[in-house]
Amino acid sequence: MAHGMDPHRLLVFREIAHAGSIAGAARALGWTQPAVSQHLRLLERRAGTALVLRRPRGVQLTEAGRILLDHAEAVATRLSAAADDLDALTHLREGTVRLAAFPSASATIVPAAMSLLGERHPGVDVRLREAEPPEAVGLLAAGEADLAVTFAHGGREPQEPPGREEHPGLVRTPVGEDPVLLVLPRSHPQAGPADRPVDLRSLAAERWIAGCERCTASLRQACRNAGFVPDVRHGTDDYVVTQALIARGLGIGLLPRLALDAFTAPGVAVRTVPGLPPRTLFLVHPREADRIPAVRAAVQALRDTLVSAPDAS
Amino acid sequence: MAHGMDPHRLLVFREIAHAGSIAGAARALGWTQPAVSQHLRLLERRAGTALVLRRPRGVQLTEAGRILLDHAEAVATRLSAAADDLDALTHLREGTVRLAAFPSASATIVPAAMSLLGERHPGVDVRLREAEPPEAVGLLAAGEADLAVTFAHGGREPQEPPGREEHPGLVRTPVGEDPVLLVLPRSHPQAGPADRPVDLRSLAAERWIAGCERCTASLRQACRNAGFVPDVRHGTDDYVVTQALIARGLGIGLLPRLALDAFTAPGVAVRTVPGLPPRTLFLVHPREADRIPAVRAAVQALRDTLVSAPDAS
DNA sequence: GGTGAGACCCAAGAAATACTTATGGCATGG
DNA sequence: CCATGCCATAAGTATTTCTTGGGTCTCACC
Repeated sequence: MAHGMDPHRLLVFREIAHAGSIAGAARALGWTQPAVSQHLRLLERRAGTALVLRRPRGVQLTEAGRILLDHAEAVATRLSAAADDLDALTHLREGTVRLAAFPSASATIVPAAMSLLGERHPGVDVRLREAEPPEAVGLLAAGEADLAVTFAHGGREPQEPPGREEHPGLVRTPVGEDPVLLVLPRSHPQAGPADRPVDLRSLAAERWIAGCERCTASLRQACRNAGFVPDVRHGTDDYVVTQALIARGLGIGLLPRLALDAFTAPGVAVRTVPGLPPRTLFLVHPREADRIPAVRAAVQALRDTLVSAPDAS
Repeated sequence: MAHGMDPHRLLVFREIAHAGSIAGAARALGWTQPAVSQHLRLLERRAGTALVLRRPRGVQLTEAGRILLDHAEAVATRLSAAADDLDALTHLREGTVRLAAFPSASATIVPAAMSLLGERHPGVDVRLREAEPPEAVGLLAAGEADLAVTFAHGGREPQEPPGREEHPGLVRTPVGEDPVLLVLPRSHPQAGPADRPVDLRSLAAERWIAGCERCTASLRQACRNAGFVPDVRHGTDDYVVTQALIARGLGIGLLPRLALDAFTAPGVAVRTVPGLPPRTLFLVHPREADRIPAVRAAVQALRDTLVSAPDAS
């Protein structure tokens, strides 16, 4: 009862109606005449009524045929529209990418990449949602984002046994490194010439301002390697807040270059620290998402932006 | 490009979207899982983009998938509507019959049959068009009528060689006979008792009023058989006009019983004439029109009306 | 932490459908 | 009156479609 109508036959019937004859429809389809004739016969048998009257010069639609043709046209229109829509998506005339990125990337490389993508494919729409890496991965897992820009400190997750992904089905590819820099008050005694590296061991007695959970872990690890335990006094994810505290002499801290590219407070000095491992930048997306043209294009734009950026390794 | 989208696959995709998984769609369709999987694979290959993301618990639609689902729903709705419409036509809840009939039938048996059909199938709509037999057949041949009620004088066409139909593709089935009666002025000397037949030979000296071309031919033939040539003074197709002339004594004439059933003028007398051949009533329709349920029902209603009518042979 | 269940894929064979070839009827038109 | 065009049927072939029988991966449950 419900959609027992064979849509393929319906389209063949439409050809018959357009051509005005069975033989004409066969020519239009590149088939032989009996092929079309059989389709019509089966369609009429299922319909329970004649759809056409066989006339000497071709066929003439019955009332049932006229009604069926109406539906056939609607179906053909929809199929055509579906093909057009898919074509627009695959050729990037349309498409939406829901992108999740952490704040310092959202303020630097992401806008640059979005701009690049917009030049290449004006129809593709990127919707950015700011999220720290764990939340971003959660959005991907929940299907609420298509692509995420994340980072991790150290070349590899320290606590994760390799082979066991935190979220299965997601692929994470490194796309660059973001050096971690020392941020001091401008008046700090160690704030010598800008191009002079600072030894971490000389900062064992400082008060520290820590960032997010994983950044703090990275800081503690670096200090352990340098032979001391940092005196962490304040904690904030926000690199503007961090620098405000530092500028007032309330401590010193480590910030990645992306954060400093986004914003550097006038009252702070930035120095390199030899041996301090950079954080790695990743693109994360569901395993099959690179089969989505818009996502693939967004990935490419992000990679191209990172390659041309000075901080890419 | 245009409707390269396989509608069958589109419906399978719709099942996947509804079930939320490929295996679920397979269960809903009564298929195995790989069957559905292959449909999806081919659909995605043609689309050029992923339509779903394979997740552990099933699949999730991509943007392209959501758009395609929208079209799939529209197609499914149309197919269902098409099936419903055809079902209504085959079960005579709907339908239209364009009926052509000559005037005296249109005034008698046709309204009765339409009434009967209306009782049996209230949804079926009959559109009557009054037409003399030759015109009615022309309407059928032109596809402007579905069914015609016609008549012919004599058991067979006198001038037609048998086997050569006047309009190929039309079938003509006799459904009854309509006696031809003598109509006289009430004051006419031959207007004796109503049940007394009148011999045609006694009317050789009368003035005659003839009807249509074929009716006139029939009159001349009958008179020839009776041994005289009628003195035809007036001619009209209209049985009301004919009777008005007769009532005023301007002549006498022959009229079929259906015409007199429709209307008998007060000033005329009606008598039987032995040996006068009746006219035959026919139903005519395109050869395959009996495969149209509404036409078949209309034919049946007309036959049933004629069987129950007193003048049916 | 194995282990079973559920969801997916691939490859190859079986079943069903779709199309072609071959032939004949019927109506039209030079 | 024969040639042409349109349609139907029947049987054979070919292609599509579905199943069978492998395998991987993740999750949930002992």
